[in-house]
Amino acid sequence: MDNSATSNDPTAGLTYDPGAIERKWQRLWQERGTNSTNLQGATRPFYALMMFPYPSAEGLHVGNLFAFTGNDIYGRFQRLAGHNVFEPLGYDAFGIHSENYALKVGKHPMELIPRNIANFRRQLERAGLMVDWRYTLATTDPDYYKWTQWIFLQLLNQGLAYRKQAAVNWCPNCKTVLANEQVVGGVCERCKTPVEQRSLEQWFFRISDYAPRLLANLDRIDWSETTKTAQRNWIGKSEGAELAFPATDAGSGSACEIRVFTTRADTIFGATYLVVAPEHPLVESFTQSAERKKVEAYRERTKKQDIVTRKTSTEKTGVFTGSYAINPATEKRIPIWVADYVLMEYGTGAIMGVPGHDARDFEFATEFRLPIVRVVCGEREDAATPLTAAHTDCDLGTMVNSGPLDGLGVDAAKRRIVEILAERGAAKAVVRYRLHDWCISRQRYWGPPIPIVYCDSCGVVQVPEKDLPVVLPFVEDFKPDDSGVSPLARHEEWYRVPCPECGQMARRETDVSDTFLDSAWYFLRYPSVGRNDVPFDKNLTLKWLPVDSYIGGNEHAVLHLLYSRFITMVLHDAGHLEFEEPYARFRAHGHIIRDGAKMSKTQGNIVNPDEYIERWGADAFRTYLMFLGPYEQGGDFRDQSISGTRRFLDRLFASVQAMSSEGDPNADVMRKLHQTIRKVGDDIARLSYNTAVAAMMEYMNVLRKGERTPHRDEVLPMISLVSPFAPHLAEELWQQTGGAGKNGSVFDAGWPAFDPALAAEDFIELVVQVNGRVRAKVRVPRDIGQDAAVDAARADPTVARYVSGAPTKIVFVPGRLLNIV
RNA sequence: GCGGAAGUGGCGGAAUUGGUAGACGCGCUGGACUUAGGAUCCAGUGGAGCAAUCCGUGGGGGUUCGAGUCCCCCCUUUCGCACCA
Repeated sequence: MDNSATSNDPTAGLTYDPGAIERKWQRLWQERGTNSTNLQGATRPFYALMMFPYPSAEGLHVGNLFAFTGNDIYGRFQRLAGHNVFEPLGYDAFGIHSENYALKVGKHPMELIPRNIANFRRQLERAGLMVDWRYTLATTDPDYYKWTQWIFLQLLNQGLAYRKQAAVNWCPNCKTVLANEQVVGGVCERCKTPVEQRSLEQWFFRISDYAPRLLANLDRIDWSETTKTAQRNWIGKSEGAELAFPATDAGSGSACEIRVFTTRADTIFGATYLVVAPEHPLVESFTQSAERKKVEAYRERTKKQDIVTRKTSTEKTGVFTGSYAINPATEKRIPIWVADYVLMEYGTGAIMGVPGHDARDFEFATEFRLPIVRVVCGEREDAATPLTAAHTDCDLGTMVNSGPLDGLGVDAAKRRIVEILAERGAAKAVVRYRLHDWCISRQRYWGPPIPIVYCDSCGVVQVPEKDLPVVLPFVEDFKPDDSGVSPLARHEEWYRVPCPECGQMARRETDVSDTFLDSAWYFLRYPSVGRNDVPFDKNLTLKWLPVDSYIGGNEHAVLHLLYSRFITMVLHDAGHLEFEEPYARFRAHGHIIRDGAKMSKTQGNIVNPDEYIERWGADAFRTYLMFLGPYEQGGDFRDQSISGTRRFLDRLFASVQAMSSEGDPNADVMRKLHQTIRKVGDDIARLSYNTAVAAMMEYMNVLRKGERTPHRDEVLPMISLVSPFAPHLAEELWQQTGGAGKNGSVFDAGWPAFDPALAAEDFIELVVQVNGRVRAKVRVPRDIGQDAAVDAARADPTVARYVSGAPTKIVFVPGRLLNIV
């Protein structure tokens, strides 16, 4: 027990006891159902969603609380503005985090997860969130993942799920396949082990089919620009052309062609060689027998080379196949090389080498002494200007050494060459996307089993909807091994089942699905939690979705947000949803650092919300989190600074205790009050919480100025203004002051009315500049005209000193500023 | 390398459209109350100067009556992506 509270605690002697008030209101909210939303009866529904947390064993992180508080403030504000706000919260409890942690501590995830969830729930309730806990969910609940499996079947039925033997990323430490997204810089995102390649049979979703729509829709949704940019880059549209280079098969001698993809078709006259990826299926056909050994050795080497070296090394390696192709533009013979700087996964797995105008090709050509030709000139260059590096800038480029293209600009040349070659069937304009299909198979235990059965007679058979969920069995040995299959594959008693179609003994799919599939549809589930006959109720979905406001971390800017958009589109196309974009508005919150450094366990600077709430109260802590920096940028958490927000709440508390209803409110104070009502509302609406708090503090300073007793009318609206930030204290003060009867909540009382007439200033401080420098401020009527303003300014002694004779120019900004030149 | 964001007092940060730079808070200084205060309250607080005034938003140019804000060049930090043709 910490007994320093009486002697050392700087909060000792402050005027209100947050512990008692917060416990009281958390109890009353529960008893009165204050935070319960009437989903059926709502007339002005507003869905305020935050990304659900992964319930870690360490408990709630202050970063979670920062994020959730921001959403809560927005939700509470919308409620005060008259909406029926639904603010649900659940848990993203499946996945590799939980499983790895369970392995580490030697406990079973089925035992750990409920415990972690209970701890999260306790912490979240202490934070005073307006969450309707009747509609919580956990992705690990069979009632939930039943429908995750159902979604898999929807994709399968629409031909959007398929199996493919594919080279996948394999983490030798986690002993599992990783999605491309989980490979960061060639190493496993989680354990930093270099990733290897393995070939396994996997389930994929055809998200790449949706690339054009996923991209196009971004233009019409209200999301943070940064997030949209990240998605655009990830989808990676590039418009270019596919060009065919005639060649000869080295073995049979028959004619064939190599197709390359390029975004710079204009530079084809500068293509002095071709390169194909080592994995390219045509490599063998082009390799002359004299070169066969060398080429094979090179292919073997790159296959073995781990992905890190291959992706990070900029050194150019490669071998000549001994064969030549014909450049369709120059009709010259150019050599065909094999090199690992060309990737099989992108484009056609083959490129034309244009060393004059591509940095990588320049390096390669320099290394292997291949000819370098200039075909584009900048402003002060001509066809003969030597190239010391690749000239890649094409903005002001003019074509040279390019036959029919000479003199054209780069863009015109791109179109023209495709037209010319297309006549011979050697070119077509194409659009490529970087986005590749989504591999959802995981050779792991802690996830929803993929609802598929493999039957010797019937093949791949889906588990009928009536048999869902395929329940994840409790198994003791859930540790993955390097067999390339899930731990479930060790449990014959589970995977041996009769085929749903023919009844013969068959085998279940033993892989589970990706956690991102769990989180790709959870927002659809919340309003329908408790319904076991449908994934989501038609009418409730119509009423509540799409999500009105979604808030979350930008680390999910690409994957989660893209996957949930995709799943929503698929369900829309299948007729299950009316809309195709899940989140009408999305804003990314920032992240919190501490004392200028990243919070981490090893540094021991992690903020445990429990301790801070204990010491300062949830209200002061919430307010501080929102005050420490711009919500969308995050900020720096400093222990010392919390006292400021606590003092602010104490002063409000004290003012309410001291206020009087005698006499009239002060007009200046009331003017400031109405300005504050407007500013706080505007600021909350644009998530500028730090300035909203600052505005309230400023008002409190005005209110308390001088030795006067504040008037009731000056104080009461502050209770509502502060309520989204400090909900417990607001309720307490609301009750104390008799707001809306005995059982009313401040959150049902509406946002204080803003009166523009009361907020308007009659007089303003006009800034007077002379030659652009501020020389004086004069107090003048708000709507003063230019001539009167000049007179007033010249009456000022300082201004008079600087202005001699007639001004050459007067700049007058009404209501703000006067500049005499 | 490419793409995004950002550089403002001792510190966290304000300045919504080119119009008083430093709101608000922390810290610090002085004072009041006090047996005491790391509580509370009051006052002050960008730098230089007795002052008038001058200098100040990473650095250097520019546009403008006026630039933290717009344009050009450079430096630094940070976060994504990374041989994507």
